[in-house]
Amino acid sequence: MVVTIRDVAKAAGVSASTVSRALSMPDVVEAATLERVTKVAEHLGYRPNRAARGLITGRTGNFGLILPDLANPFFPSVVKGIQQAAHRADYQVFVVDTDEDATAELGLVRNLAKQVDGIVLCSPRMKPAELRQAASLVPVVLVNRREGSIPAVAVDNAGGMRQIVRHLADLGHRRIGYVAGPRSSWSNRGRLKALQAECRGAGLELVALGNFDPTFDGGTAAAEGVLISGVTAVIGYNDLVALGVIGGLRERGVAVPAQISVVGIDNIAMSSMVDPALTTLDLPKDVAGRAAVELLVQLLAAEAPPNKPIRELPTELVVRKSTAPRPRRTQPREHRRRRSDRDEPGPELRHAETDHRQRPDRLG
Amino acid sequence: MVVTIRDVAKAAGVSASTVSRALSMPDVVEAATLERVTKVAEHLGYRPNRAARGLITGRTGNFGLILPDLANPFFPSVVKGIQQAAHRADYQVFVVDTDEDATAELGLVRNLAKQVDGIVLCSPRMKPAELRQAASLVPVVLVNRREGSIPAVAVDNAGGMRQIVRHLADLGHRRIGYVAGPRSSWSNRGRLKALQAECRGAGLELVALGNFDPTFDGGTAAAEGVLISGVTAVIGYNDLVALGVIGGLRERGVAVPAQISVVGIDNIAMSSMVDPALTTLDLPKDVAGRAAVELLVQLLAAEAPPNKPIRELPTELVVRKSTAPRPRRTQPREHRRRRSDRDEPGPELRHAETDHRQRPDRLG
DNA sequence: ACCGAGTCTGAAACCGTTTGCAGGCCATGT
DNA sequence: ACATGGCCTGCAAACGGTTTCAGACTCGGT
Repeated sequence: MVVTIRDVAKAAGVSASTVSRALSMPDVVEAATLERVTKVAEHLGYRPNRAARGLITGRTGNFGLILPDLANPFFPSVVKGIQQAAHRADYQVFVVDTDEDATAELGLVRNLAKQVDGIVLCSPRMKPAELRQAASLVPVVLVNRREGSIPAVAVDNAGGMRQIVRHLADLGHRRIGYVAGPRSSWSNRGRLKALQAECRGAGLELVALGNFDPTFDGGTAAAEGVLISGVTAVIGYNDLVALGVIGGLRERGVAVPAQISVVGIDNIAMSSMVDPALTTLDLPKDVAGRAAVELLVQLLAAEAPPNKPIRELPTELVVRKSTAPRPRRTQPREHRRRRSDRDEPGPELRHAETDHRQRPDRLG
Repeated sequence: MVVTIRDVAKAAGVSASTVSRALSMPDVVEAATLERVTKVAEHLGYRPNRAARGLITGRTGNFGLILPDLANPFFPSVVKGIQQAAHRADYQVFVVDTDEDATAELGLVRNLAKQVDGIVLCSPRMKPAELRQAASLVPVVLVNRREGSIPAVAVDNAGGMRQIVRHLADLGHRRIGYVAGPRSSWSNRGRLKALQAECRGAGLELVALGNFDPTFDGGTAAAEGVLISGVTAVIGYNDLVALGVIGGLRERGVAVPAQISVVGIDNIAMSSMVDPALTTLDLPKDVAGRAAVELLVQLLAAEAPPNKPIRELPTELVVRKSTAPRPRRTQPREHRRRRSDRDEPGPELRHAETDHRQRPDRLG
């Protein structure tokens, strides 16, 4: 039925060991034998059984990829990057979508651990202790997250937030909002912190709104709060919520960017397709994916772990149509900035009480 | 290091075979032994090595999933459906994104064949002969495609197209366009054919435009042709091109749906987020994914293949804001229907020459 | 002619699991 | 008391590769 190494051996008149060597250590067999064996193997269409090989070598040739939600348009790009690099290194990749269920993720890691040589873990919500436990089970590379010395590829949040704040400051905005994502999300915390720092540095006032689901509907739900807060520009936790904010503002008759500027983070494909096209921070999604598996293969190849198992990727602001100079004319009455705000001391942070929780809404 | 069946056996004071039987054929071992073994196995955290098991049973416990482009928002939903059903049946799934390279797909099937028990194949472009060859290598279920007696789950194109043209006919449209997708796409051919039939039946005139890439940019590129063709409603090959058409029309100052109605196919998440929200044909994407793996496990369980290995899924038109009654007022001069057209006999088909080919544009 | 080193190859053990077969044990029927 | 048969269980052989080890052979140096 299926052709095994022994079939090839028989057909080539050699032993199975020789076939094995010919295929995986070509320089150790005689040239003539090598030629004959490879030819026969080719002709018979022989493909080594990876499971059998894995049994003895202890390597499966598989990677695992765990991510919270494939329907979030951020992820397909990183999956593609991962696949690309994995196939180049002759690995197959198991992908498992956890449906945002962070509590199940450790179990999934455990399940996968035996079947893979390493795992790329995108888990914004898993607890640090679980992360460490996962990493002790099997080689792990974190994406968009850092935890101790676990290898990771993350994005330069500070740099990205700086670009956004500079852009908005250049447009004359003095008081800006941040529609926060899930409280438990590592990226959300990082972005908020970086924004606070940058705004302080640039003399801008930051209003944090939320937390909201990292979805379009989350953004829609945030629109009211954005209006109330009296900001002239708002940053979404990601593109989806930024787009949701735009949608919510539109429903309320507020023009973007004429009255309020909106900027996103991620640069998902959709952002360039909508009207107005979204100004957003481009994260190198596919590069992150590639970098993650490259780290993983390095880890597996080296006996000692690389000295710097953390890669930080640069971001780039792409300016489109959803940001504009701060409106000079007075805004509609009910949205006008209140005088009392103006009198509060210096650049500072306020936190709106809105904590609009809603059940995660699958996007599709 | 890692706990094997022998470790469990030793700890439980039985042989490896007994452990194996206790775990996979519980009714054949004595109750007391069963209890002891399972307890020990649990305590030691034993997990059978699936590769080793697969070596002897011939089953890997893995499925493969081959699809053309994860960045196409149609696919993540079917992937999620597939995963759900696969995990329920205790399968892991390898997913491989072919980057729209139909020529490489057969090779990928060959690669995967040994490592999986079956493959879910989403390949709109693969040639029928290759499809058959793939199916001869390994159990295969086709998604959104049919070929001979290869098991498949597809969508009821005819029914779907009927719903769309009924909707448009009800709105008073008499002459509608279809922005065709890739010529080599099976779905595209099916949709075109179904549309032709339905239009003939309903006394509508159909203008086929294209072919275009199945992307937003493809749709944008089609907008000019849509205008020239003088239709009052247009159907996109999928949501992405429909949205692109809307974008292209907007650039040209044409209002949707006031001047031209647009309908998509797929009902991707984005369609409900844009303005105007897209009227579109909902395809049960996750259901299709689930159905595909259910078919696959049936196929593997049964010694004889099921008598009806083809499932056809119903669609549902979701009416949003991109369709409206045919405008009563005369359209701008250059877009007005020409008199000569009107005199041609009966409902009929015309094919615009536009064949705007462009390199596939990754969406992310 | 002999020895040693070096090169290539084959036999066999091994990876972790399942499974056919046979044997031990007990209860039952004669 | 002995044969019969049904439960359980263990031994050992697979599954398809890789790798250790030792042997065969070649070749150059003495």
